[in-house]
Amino acid sequence: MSDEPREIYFRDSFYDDQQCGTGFSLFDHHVPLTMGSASQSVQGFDSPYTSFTECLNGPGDYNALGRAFGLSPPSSSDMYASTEANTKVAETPNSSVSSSSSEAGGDDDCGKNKNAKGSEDGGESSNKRANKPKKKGEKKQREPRFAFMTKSEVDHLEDGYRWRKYGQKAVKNSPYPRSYYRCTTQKCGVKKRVERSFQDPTVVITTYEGQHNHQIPPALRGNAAAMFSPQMLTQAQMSAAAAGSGYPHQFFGLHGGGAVYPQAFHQQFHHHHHQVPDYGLLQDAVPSFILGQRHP
DNA sequence: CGTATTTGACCCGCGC
DNA sequence: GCGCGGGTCAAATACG
Repeated sequence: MSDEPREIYFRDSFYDDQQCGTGFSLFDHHVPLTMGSASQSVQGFDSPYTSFTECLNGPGDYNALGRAFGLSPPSSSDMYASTEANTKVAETPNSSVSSSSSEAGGDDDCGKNKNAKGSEDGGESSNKRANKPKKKGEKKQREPRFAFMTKSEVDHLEDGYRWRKYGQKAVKNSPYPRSYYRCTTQKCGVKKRVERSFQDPTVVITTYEGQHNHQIPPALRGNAAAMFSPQMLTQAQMSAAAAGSGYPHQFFGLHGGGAVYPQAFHQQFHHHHHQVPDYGLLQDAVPSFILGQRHP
């Protein structure tokens, strides 16, 4: 099971002023190791992500994140952070998770409302979701997103939460499909996308959208791989978390430009290669994302 | 039998 | 205006 370490690349995100995600161009510098080329990152990934900071601290805190993440000098690191701290969208503010995440993720992505229920009646054979209760002018804002890459053989990483797959789509320029998951907890609209890098099949890219407004299901707590709290997300803690959880993962955060991956992480990481359930520290705050183990 | 996954259709925004 | 790419729904199916 844990013979082969997984590497996790961490990626920050930003808001895309566009809507459905198309504004790449931001990351050319990310992913150093396997992903390699800029062009690839541009196409392979999905869209810009909102700043993780947003997730953590609310709007306007990009710097904080940057501070938390990127201030370390690039070492050979495995973790890179890329922060484009720039775009903070103008109109969006949205609820930024921190405060009103009451419905985190309740909305859809590209402004597509889920009117879909139309088909229920069954009367219409032609129009399934024809009617669109869409509000004019109101653009749906997407939840803050946070993505990271993990070197793993399994696509869906165990993160302590329960997810239900609701879709799968082929990714352009990639032979691997992208899977869409939604948190099964009622009221929690957190979504997550999982796809494999077409450049390096061993790398899985997971993108979380929104924040959980509930705790990790007790039943799964024990299994949760590593839990990171947004509020605690600092390189140190991440390291601790990763190491502490005993999961052979490596994070690669992409942030403004610096690698922020302490060597310590490396060492600890390799050390606890096996099982060291000691993540209690982070357990409380559970968060919005976690990484999991390879296979139960 | 209840729940989760699969899968094709549909919707939406954007670029051309 | 049309086509493309991405995201979501829901009926059908698989699985426990």
